[in-house]
Amino acid sequence: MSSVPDRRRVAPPPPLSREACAAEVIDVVPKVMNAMRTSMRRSIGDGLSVPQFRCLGFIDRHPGASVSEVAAFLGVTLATASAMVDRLARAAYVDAATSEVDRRRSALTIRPPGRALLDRIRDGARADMAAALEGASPAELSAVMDGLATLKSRFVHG
Amino acid sequence: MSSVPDRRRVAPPPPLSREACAAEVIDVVPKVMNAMRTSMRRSIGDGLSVPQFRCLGFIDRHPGASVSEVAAFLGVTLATASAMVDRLARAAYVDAATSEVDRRRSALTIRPPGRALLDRIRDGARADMAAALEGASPAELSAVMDGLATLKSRFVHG
DNA sequence: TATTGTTATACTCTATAACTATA
DNA sequence: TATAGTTATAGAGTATAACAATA
Repeated sequence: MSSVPDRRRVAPPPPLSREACAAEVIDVVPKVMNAMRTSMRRSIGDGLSVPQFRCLGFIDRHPGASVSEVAAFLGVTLATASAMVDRLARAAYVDAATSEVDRRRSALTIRPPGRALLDRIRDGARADMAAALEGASPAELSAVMDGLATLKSRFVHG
Repeated sequence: MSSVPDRRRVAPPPPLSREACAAEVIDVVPKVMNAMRTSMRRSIGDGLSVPQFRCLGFIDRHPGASVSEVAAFLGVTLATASAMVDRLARAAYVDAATSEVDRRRSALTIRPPGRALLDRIRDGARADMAAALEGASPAELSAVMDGLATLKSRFVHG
């Protein structure tokens, strides 16, 4: 080993490896998740858990969805999604009808109390998250949006 | 042409409100969290849950920490942290001694099997997250780092 | 009295495995 | 046989409330 790189002249290009980026994701994401969970839990009375919130939102955006589709969206097993849908149904937030065309499938739809709660929680959580971003510069907001867009492209579907 | 803005020439400045940014956080963060959880769960055999991983990492970085400090770091109640520490102690990953100077407090330290597991999970999770970033451009990696830095400054401590 | 921590209780989330009903 | 979903079981995460030990 004879060739020592000259560190005085060539500034080492920031490596910014995928590993470093991954470590940052692992560090920061759970903390933001905590803030979201707390917000949704205390939002005006009972609230929803984060998975319930996502589940209800999906059914709202996809009326007639099946339990399998919910499970795929949430990234959980069919059994987990089934239990979650059952809770939401028993709470009268969701209607779980049997599909006409395929009697094995459920046709899930949101019910008025579900939509009302969803709106309430969504607004509350958004407001809380927005409050956490109070005073952020436009550049910082852009940075967050750009970073999230990349993460989304990497972690959604694939 | 005095009062109608010319939309062909002037691109409307992107509003990029805090609310829009908050909505994106709410949309994307749980999905990334799912990927992390799955990774840590299947990482070589048993694995750790995300909270356990964070708990163990904190104790590793703060030898002698108390249960209260763990709870504050995790953002959970004292009861929750107590149960988690108890599980890690029973699994021989953590030593929970009584503080000499204040016998109410615990002095938590990581044990060799805990550190070994921590390293294994950390490397596995990092590798999985890094794999998800496979093919990302330097600009994309920068965007993720910048976005996370802003989120961190907003959601950690405050 | 105030602080640190544990225990009791009750949820939800989550997985795997075994099962039913429908196609 | 294959697919959609449920049920059974088990363990972790989480909170609140009540309690014990120490300062």
